Amino acid sequence: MTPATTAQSLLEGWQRGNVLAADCPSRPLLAHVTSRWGTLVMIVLLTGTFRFSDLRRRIPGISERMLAQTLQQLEADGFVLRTAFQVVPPHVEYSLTAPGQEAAAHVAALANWIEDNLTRLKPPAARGTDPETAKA
Amino acid sequence: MTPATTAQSLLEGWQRGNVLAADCPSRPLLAHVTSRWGTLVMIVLLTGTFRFSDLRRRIPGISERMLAQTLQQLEADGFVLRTAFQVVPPHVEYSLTAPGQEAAAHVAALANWIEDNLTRLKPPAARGTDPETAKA
DNA sequence: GTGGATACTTACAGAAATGTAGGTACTTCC
DNA sequence: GGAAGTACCTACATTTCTGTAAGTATCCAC
Repeated sequence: MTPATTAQSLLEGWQRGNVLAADCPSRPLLAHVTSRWGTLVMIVLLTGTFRFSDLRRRIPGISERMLAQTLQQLEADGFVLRTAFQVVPPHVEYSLTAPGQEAAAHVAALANWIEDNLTRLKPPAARGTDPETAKA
Repeated sequence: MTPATTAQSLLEGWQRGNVLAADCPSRPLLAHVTSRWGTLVMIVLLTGTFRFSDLRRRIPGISERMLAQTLQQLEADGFVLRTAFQVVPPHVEYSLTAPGQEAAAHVAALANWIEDNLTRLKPPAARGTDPETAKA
């Protein structure tokens, strides 16, 4: 499937529900998966099942608040499966659902591609000179 | 390549530059491509070359300000090629660079997958009941 | 000469995302 | 008994994102 074909099927099925439409139901799902932390959570969960604090440790910089919120969104969307054991130091496990794994694979593929192609993109001189970052 | 393999190569090459690291240079690139408007711009550009106001019309809801900003980021990142003709009503064309097409293909694949799998994800009852949206 | 089109930019304001700090209830370890 | 670990939630503050409205310079059609 060429890039053009992919775009074609995306744009031709206009009535099916299109990302380009502002009120398309796929928008929030896409937003959650591509959000700052959503992406990283999906990528980590692709490698296995983890407890809350495991995830926190594996994703440097994430706060508990954001991790909890992100997991809840992804769970509500059907990407993530939350399994709580009724024991008393709480024990909860997070993993990907079947569709979650497929979605995460796409996310990881994109992230992977960017890492592998960093040098083809922003020339070395420009890298690290992010105007947004520079202002701050 | 299985999902696990993808994640593996992502997590094993820790030193190469990893998305999980907060200061990884790939982070801003990923952020631009997965941003609210970045995603849509990439998807539309996958279908051809367009002028500024063409893009504006094809992406419902985007403001001129956001389109300009998004295009500038994607251009600086090396995803988008901007061609300005020195004529006077200004004429500028936007298209994807070679790497931009590859990246856009990944983005479109993800968006496509979500649209195709909407029913497998959020159950119909839950769809349209986005807690975030509901509050507003 | 008035209105519309082109491709933007800038200032300002409001909305949304994110971080910080604290609290909960219970357990095990020293 | 005090500290640490588990999996969170809540209020508040800050940062970042996004939208609105206006302005720029030039051209063409009416």
